[in-house]
Amino acid sequence: MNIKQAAEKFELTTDTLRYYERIGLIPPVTRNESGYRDYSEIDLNWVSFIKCMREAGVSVESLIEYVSLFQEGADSITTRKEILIDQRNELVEKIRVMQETLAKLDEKIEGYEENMLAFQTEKLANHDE
Amino acid sequence: MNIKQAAEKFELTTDTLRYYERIGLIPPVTRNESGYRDYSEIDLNWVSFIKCMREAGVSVESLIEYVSLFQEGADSITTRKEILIDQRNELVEKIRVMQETLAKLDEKIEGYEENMLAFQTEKLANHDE
DNA sequence: TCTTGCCTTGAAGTGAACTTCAAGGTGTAG
DNA sequence: CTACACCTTGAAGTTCACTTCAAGGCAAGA
Repeated sequence: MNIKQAAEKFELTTDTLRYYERIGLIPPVTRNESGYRDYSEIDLNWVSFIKCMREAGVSVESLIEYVSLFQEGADSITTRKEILIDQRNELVEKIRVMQETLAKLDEKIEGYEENMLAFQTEKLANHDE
Repeated sequence: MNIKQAAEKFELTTDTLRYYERIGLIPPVTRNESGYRDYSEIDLNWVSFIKCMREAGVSVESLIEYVSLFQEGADSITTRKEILIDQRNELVEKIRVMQETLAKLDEKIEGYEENMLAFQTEKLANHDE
């Protein structure tokens, strides 16, 4: 699969795919005789994994570390697992914060509904807790 | 409350507070005789709200729009409510994506545990789905 | 009065994560 | 054989959200 198809598959641009590879966010991609990228199943799985982690807000930096450890071989298994666990914990925390914000936002929207029904004025709206 | 105390209260820097005000992310803050900022209860509630929304990843841009509509007065109530609802929906979607990623991450960590028990090699790890 | 530690502004600088540009190579259809 | 749509690289540019800098004003203690 060429870079254009890979980009379409993951809704990324070809530039982003090349960028990811250049900075080591994904391991070097398989090439054909002309030096063109030809994404293998494994290459595509890397893209899939990285895209997923990026969408969840995992930093490029820690993903680069993970990928580079992966390329170092089996000795790095423990370290790699630790990185994943750290990222997992950060993710859990982020989800918690967002759920709290969601609750506050819902309250604020509630407040607007009440205000609109009661024809109340601006100042009373709901910005004082 | 001066800017330093306000910054401490919300674990922001004084520079960030000034920046937020300058770009219209919070309405103009109350000043004392010397022109120094003196955060009122209402000013602090704005900071609290904005900090919360920013932590949840709501863009500076849409918050500026919200704040500027607020300053326009009661006519903008409907529009402001719509902005909050849009942001709420985006937040729900972000939480969904993150929960999916969390599940994948947990699977991958599982995979590492199995691998480590079985003394399996790198290649078999778990990067192929 | 001088030092110290606040505060002010406008402007320039930073870091992260892409994105775009320039210059050129490859491959197939007409 | 040439047009066209791909592909390549390295380098420079962009956007977002701050952060730092420069130059100076205000206030209280030694």
